[in-house]
Amino acid sequence: MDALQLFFKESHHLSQGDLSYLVDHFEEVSVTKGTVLFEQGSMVDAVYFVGEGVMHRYNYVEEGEKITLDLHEGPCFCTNLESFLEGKKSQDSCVALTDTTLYVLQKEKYNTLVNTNVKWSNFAKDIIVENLMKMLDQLKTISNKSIEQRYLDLLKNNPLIIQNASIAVIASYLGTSRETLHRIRRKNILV
Amino acid sequence: MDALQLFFKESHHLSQGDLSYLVDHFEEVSVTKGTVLFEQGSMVDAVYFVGEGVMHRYNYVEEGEKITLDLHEGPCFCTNLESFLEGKKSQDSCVALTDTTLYVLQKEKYNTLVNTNVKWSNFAKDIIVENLMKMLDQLKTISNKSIEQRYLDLLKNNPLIIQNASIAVIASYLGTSRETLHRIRRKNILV
DNA sequence: TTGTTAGTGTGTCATTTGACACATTTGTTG
DNA sequence: CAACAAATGTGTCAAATGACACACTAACAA
Repeated sequence: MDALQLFFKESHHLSQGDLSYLVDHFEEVSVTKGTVLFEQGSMVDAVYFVGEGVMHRYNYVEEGEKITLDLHEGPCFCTNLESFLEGKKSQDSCVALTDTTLYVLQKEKYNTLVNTNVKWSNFAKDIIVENLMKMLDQLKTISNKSIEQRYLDLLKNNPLIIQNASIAVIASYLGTSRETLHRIRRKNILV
Repeated sequence: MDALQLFFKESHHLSQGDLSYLVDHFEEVSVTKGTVLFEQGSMVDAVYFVGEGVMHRYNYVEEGEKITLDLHEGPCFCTNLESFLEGKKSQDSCVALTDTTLYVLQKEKYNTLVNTNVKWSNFAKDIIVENLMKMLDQLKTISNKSIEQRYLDLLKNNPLIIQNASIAVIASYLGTSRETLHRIRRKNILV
């Protein structure tokens, strides 16, 4: 539970008692590369905290064609909020691109947590707002930055993603073709 | 306060008493086209509910160049959450593209509202989550759909935006140039 | 080891796009 | 109304991109 405790300790101000209480609601699970966390069309009844590793969120549009929606590099939360919070079927799938340790918060445990005490309800709200801010940032990045700049940012900030996701997946994540991403890489090897 | 009451009535289950109590925290303001709601670099200390009209969120990058971040067509909420919730300086500006009626919730009123009662705290959370879902959807749309398809969607679903935003603004919103959007329009006039 | 497969590197070419220049239209103001 | 400014329509052209084809490499299984 170290990675999880560390994350909460650094990002939120919790007493040791609160921290232990919170972490007790999570279950530690080791998964291997290729493990499916959830699948398009089914319910997502847990929130996953990714310790050190990369998760791949994608969406099938037509036969065979996958579109990458997101690449999560731990430490971070990963779930489908639409499904988890609102009980809808997930519109995308999530697969581990690396062996990694997950800390899983099942929906029942989440509910008892947020319903017993206003403190935890507000805590959940904070986590959700953090998520929202991250998404805002992502939206802004997509509008403002070129694909090349975004690739260079990944290279600098997300080594695990660069190492573990294929060029095709990264290209799809950046919204371009495999070939164009390759051109960008070739050009920047010299730099 | 009709538009505001109607919105809450249709989207949330509130008693008439709760509804009145909630709406009492808002202040009705009529603004004309061109009115600035908030500006890049300053604090946003209110949440705006847009009755019937269009708001333009944009960002200056370099001299003169504006990038459109969002176009809000009422009825909807409009604010900079990063600034409003976390007290940071706004990184973008917001201007009315139409004469319209706004329902303004000042931050002090918001705070008293969410602090007095868990009910309103959870209500605020719901509104924020709704916002988050909208953003998720936007992210997904940008990844999955072509600029042409997104323009046609606007044409179908957001007549006020089409009528009141210039081609340049809409092009910027869609992430393309004025000329390319023009080509798309020319092509689709025949359809 | 060999064979198979997935991933990656590379060239070609048609298409799309952005940038620029300028004409036309619309709207506003005196 | 006239004059001006702003927004929109249009053509040209260089650059970027996606699609396709195929070679090369690495990883893995038989």
